[in-house]
Amino acid sequence: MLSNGALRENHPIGHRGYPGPVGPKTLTQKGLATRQRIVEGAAAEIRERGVAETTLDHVRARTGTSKSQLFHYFPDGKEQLLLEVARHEADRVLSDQQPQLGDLTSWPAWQAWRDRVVDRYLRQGMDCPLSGVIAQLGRSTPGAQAVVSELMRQWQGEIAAGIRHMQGLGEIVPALDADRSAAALLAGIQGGVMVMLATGRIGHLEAALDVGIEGLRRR
Amino acid sequence: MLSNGALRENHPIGHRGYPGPVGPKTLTQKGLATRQRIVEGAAAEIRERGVAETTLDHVRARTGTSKSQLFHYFPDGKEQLLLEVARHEADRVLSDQQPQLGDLTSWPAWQAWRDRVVDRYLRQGMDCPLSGVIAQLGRSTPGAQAVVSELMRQWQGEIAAGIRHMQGLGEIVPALDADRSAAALLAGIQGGVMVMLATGRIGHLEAALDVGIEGLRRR
DNA sequence: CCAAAATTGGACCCGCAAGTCCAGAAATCA
DNA sequence: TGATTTCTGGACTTGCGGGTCCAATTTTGG
Repeated sequence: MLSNGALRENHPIGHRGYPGPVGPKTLTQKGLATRQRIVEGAAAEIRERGVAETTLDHVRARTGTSKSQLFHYFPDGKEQLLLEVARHEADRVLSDQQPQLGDLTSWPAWQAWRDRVVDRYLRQGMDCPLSGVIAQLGRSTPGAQAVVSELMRQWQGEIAAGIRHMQGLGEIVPALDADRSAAALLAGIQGGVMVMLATGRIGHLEAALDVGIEGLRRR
Repeated sequence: MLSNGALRENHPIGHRGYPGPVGPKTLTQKGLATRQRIVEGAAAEIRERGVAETTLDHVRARTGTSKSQLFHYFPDGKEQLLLEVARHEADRVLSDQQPQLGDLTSWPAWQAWRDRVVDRYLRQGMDCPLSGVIAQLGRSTPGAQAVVSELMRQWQGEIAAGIRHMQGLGEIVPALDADRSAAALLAGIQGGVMVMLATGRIGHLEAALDVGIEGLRRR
């Protein structure tokens, strides 16, 4: 996903076309690696101890860097770093569901995806780095909002594509509104995860997925 | 809900049987009022400017109190106050849905409840004091977890009761698992709210409610 | 190999917000 | 009323964490 062969290209650093102020104009090989290390280290640190408890000093210690490097690569400071971490984690959310999410072409495939999602969040346990980070820098921040909106858009799009495919196979009635059903299912997943984070129980996530998929199946 | 007639009873202050360290053993009339004022002021302040940006000094200013009073009523400091605010907000979540939530006895009633929920969160806008507070003091905190668990339990219970009532009327097939369906619907609502908080769009909440209720209705 | 630019280290600053303290005012109760 | 407890005000301390600075060092490109 990363590893863009040619180095020292004069490209702004924010990947995937996100705009925004992002520091030095060019980066050497070493600089790029350091920057990457900082983002991943920060993400890991946040996953372990939570956003609120993670300080720049923790990140510095874990990544073996210094304050000046942090601000060299992220001139806007903590906020910018957190935003970068949010993007990093948002990428993970979707890629962790592949290839199942991109292949909703039969009922067993849907089940496999459902299991994958449940497993992912079971494994992740009681911490959601993304939601934590987003909450921290405020939902109203345009950057944070953009990251979440884009994630939701893609996620919902993949589910809707799966629904349409099943409609093509005649397994789901054509009258059903794929986008609306996908939105509802996605909401169920989000809520299931949220309840799990807050209470430690995964039952709601399973219920949301199972009931949601059953709802599609019925015709 | 409050206003417990007899004053100066030797009861611990935490209402509704929540345990935990809660400060002075007894409170006079005035003290009780001040304490109440602090919690409500803190809740309001948090609703307006967010948890992360709310300091004890803001609370102090808004409630016309002093630092010493804050620590007099909440010896464990900010954490204790936040927990109290969380309880306060959790109460509001359910009471704001009444009487509709407690009267899911016909399809129009379900629709009225659905509208009430959508309206409540539209009105509330892009801030969720409860989720903010919970995120702040960490989901793992036993106190926070207890508050959310209890809220979810009650909420789901009311929905499930509504489903059972409709089953009694023959409007929903008896085979349907009321608790599981209620869990799924609740998850959808939670996720819909979450998406709204993050993206500003209410479509997911509406979709979750509508699709969820339609799923009950079909038989 | 040299100049320029990128990278690194870490000491330092500063403001803020949580929490402490104690003395004085007000309420309670005998 | 007077003794006792609760309540209130606000000045003070303290630690922490984000952010700045600059000089040293490495890397890059010619």
